[in-house]
Amino acid sequence: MCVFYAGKHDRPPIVFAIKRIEVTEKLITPTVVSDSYEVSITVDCAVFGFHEGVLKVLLVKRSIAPYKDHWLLPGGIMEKDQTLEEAVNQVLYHLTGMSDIHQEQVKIYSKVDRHPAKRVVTVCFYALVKPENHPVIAKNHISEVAWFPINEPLPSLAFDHATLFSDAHETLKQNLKRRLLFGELLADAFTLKELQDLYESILNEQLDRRNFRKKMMQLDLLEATGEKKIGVRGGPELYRIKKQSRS
Amino acid sequence: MCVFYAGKHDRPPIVFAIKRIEVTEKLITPTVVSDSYEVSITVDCAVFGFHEGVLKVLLVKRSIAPYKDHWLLPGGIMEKDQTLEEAVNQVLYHLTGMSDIHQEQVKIYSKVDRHPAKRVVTVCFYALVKPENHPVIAKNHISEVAWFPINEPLPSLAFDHATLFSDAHETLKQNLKRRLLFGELLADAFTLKELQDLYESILNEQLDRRNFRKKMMQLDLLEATGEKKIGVRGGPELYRIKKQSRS
DNA sequence: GCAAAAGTGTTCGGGGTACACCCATGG
DNA sequence: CCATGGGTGTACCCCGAACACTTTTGC
Repeated sequence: MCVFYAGKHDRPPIVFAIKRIEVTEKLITPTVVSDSYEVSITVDCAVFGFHEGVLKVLLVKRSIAPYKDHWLLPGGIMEKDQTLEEAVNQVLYHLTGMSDIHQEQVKIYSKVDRHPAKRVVTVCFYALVKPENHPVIAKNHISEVAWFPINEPLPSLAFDHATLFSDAHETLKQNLKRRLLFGELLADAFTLKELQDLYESILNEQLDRRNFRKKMMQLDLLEATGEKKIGVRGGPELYRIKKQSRS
Repeated sequence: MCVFYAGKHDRPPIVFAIKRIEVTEKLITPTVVSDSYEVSITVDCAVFGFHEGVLKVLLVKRSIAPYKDHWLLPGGIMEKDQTLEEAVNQVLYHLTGMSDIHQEQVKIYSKVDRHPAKRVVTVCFYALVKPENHPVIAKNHISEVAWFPINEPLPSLAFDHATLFSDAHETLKQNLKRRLLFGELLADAFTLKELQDLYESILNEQLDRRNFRKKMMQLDLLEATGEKKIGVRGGPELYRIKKQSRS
């Protein structure tokens, strides 16, 4: 039997009946004692970029065992005095030379045998980079860096990174449908066509041009720059994201 | 300058131009070395229960400093050879005596100064328990356990648990709207009214009875048991969740 | 028998989808 | 001048919201 506490919290809760079950020493309370178990935490990041109308993901190739010469998502270890977000920023900075990149948590992976050598818990993020930022190659343990179109088969990825990538892409799709605008993948000024191509790449489906324009306009997050994109037929208007709408 | 890789992956990626930026030793590649930084990971869990038509959350009161006599979400430390989900299961088992409780990841919190004594990274979950399961009190570092209605002000919570709770509730709401059925908070057989009360508690808004019934029926996840709930006027039909629909 | 709750159908509006023509620009 | 792409409006359909009366049962 137990008594439920139904009143306001300024009255003390009603006494709670006790049903006896063995309780181990270390559980229930998040009291942290000095000898508590510790693990390394890594961050892995699916970096999406948009180039030539195609959504791509940035992969790196390992030059050491295990999984030598396998592709995988770039990642790094969370350091002392650093949050996970700061760790991701550091990884992104060293890959792209850019800071202030939009990033989102995807999920955390804690299977005991994820890494063959040592227990590692990994937090997956995704990040969106603008195409004008040029990625650089990293020097240690990485032999290559390349962009891969996501709507074509990717190479097989090391560890469980295929799952991580798939989850990251799914999270990106869901966030896009919940009406987050993703100007972060485009230059500051862009045409509606470019934005639509981006949406189609992320969602991997075709959208109607007029309906897309209508929807974007009634979201009221874009404003015309007054300039037109030159060098392209039809003379499309360039838009930018309204300042107060930036995420 | 960089070359984008546009082809199929059975051809090797095009050579990647290098832009030189200083790269620290430990980043980019998730290679784990033996001296890499390690940290304790805790799981905290917002345990939701549904009782007398009201959605409640299970809180525990700390009996030790810091935050002595403050309420907080139950939690525990992830142990060696244990996943985060197993750690949550262990916490839930010791709180409620039940296993196989539905749980979902909410978010991970890694601010460096979250815990005043020691760096701790925490993963927040939520769990849904059936009302017929009786929670028990835990013995060490906990003086009380009680259910609190979530649509009334909660006591102030220790650490950053107010944020954790708020995020967990928001995630639960979102998951409910994405059409997950939450029979886990109800007995095996329940009336539509009870299910609607549950929805209203979670979403904290009133729903139209007829529209709710219509929506549930066309989701085609429920089946009538053929029995009626006795002791209540109107003689409502009892429903159960179809077997193949269980999450 | 009467109060309380269960059960049932229709209407309306908004948003999403499908669809065709004219206009502007580059080559 | 012509080919390519940009820009616009309308009809239909589905889903969700609003809404009232009859039937069943407990007391």
